[in-house]
Amino acid sequence: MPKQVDHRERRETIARALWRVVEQRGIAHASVREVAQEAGISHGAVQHYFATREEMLVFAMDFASEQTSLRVAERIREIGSPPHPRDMLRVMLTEMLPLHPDARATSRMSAAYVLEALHNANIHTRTRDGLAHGRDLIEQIVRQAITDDHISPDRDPATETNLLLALTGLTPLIELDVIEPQEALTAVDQHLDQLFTNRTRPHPAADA
Amino acid sequence: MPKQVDHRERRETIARALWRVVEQRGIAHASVREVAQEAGISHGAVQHYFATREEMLVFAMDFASEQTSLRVAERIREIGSPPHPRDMLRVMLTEMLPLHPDARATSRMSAAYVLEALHNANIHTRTRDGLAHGRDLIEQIVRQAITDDHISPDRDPATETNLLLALTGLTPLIELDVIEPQEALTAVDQHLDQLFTNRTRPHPAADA
DNA sequence: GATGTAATATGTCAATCGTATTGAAAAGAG
DNA sequence: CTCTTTTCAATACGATTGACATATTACATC
Repeated sequence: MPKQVDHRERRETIARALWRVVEQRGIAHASVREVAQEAGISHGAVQHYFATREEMLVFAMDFASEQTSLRVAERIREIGSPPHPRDMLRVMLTEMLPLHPDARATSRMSAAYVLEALHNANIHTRTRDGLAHGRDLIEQIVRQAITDDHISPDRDPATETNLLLALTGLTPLIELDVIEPQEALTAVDQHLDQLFTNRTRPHPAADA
Repeated sequence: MPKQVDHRERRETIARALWRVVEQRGIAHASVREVAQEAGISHGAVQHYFATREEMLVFAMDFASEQTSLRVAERIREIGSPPHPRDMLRVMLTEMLPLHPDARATSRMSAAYVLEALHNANIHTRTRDGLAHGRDLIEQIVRQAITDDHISPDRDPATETNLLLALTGLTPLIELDVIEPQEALTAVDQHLDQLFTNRTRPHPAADA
């Protein structure tokens, strides 16, 4: 057997190079050659690990989702146990918004991928399933929070879940410098305050 | 003088062809040649009206914003006078979301443009200014609604404006068939209900 | 109806793209 | 050492791109 290389590791290295190209120059510049140059290897080497450009993009996106989940899991772990549902949702949202370098890289990757999904059946299915899965996770948290009396039972879990995911709509405002990152956080907290305000207690109060 | 053509009209025809290409095949396929083919003219003709591809894209995007504003103005006019601020905001949001063909075309054009703005200083400035202007309009409505006692004075106008704009974050959920258009409308109405519920009257009540 | 110019079509060019092909290092197995 | 297979660099090829140049068509004006 010849020199053995960790394929997964190489693919992740290339994927991160692709992230950087997408973040700095846009997905239009994410060609096999330019990603290879960013990664410091020949484009023949990239082809060795990804048969086609689409396969490279798909891996880079899956890797981005995975890394985002890991960041969320890590930050929830930091909170300590048991995490309050409000804090879990806040972590999820702040990791999906481009509020720090890692999150911005995966956020831009995600945005480019959603656009791609609109015209590519394969990518559409993958993106849809991933998004639907993330949505289910959030709805589970919302439902449990209602059961645990953190959220008013008058709220519709499905609608509130959709509104929480809608907060990613702050992304363009942040990216285009229309609002400051701090304003985005304020908006997220304001929405969570509203959601976790029980109708029987109109004024924000401690939940725990 | 030879044959005279309405330049503005020709440019709008080309812009609409570009919208269709962007909607059906993505902005990556919005080349001068393909847009020309979609418009049923030669690529030389397109270059007669747009010196560069970027000029074509810029015009198509400005035209999309303009048409969206016109749709909003038309639908507000249909409501009758004076329009309730809640209705005005609802119209704005429903025309920004991809809930019908015209809105979907301009929405996809807008999404592609935002991505482009992240790596093109010229487009960044234009997009930022347009978005900031739209945001100002909404904040004006919110502030007036607070003055007119339609929205609780406890609400922060800037934050509430950001949250309203964030509702465009429903777009990916709609486009990727994660939620139905009806669910998006329900979410918008739910958010508006919350916003227009005066704290002194915890239960939803008629405002007019 | 001759003429000049706007409108439109067609052609060319260098650059870049994705992908296929080829071959040379490299290194464990015999 | 020799063989075999992985790694990866180099190159070729056909297609497409934006931009520019050229050619043709059509019409308003004199």
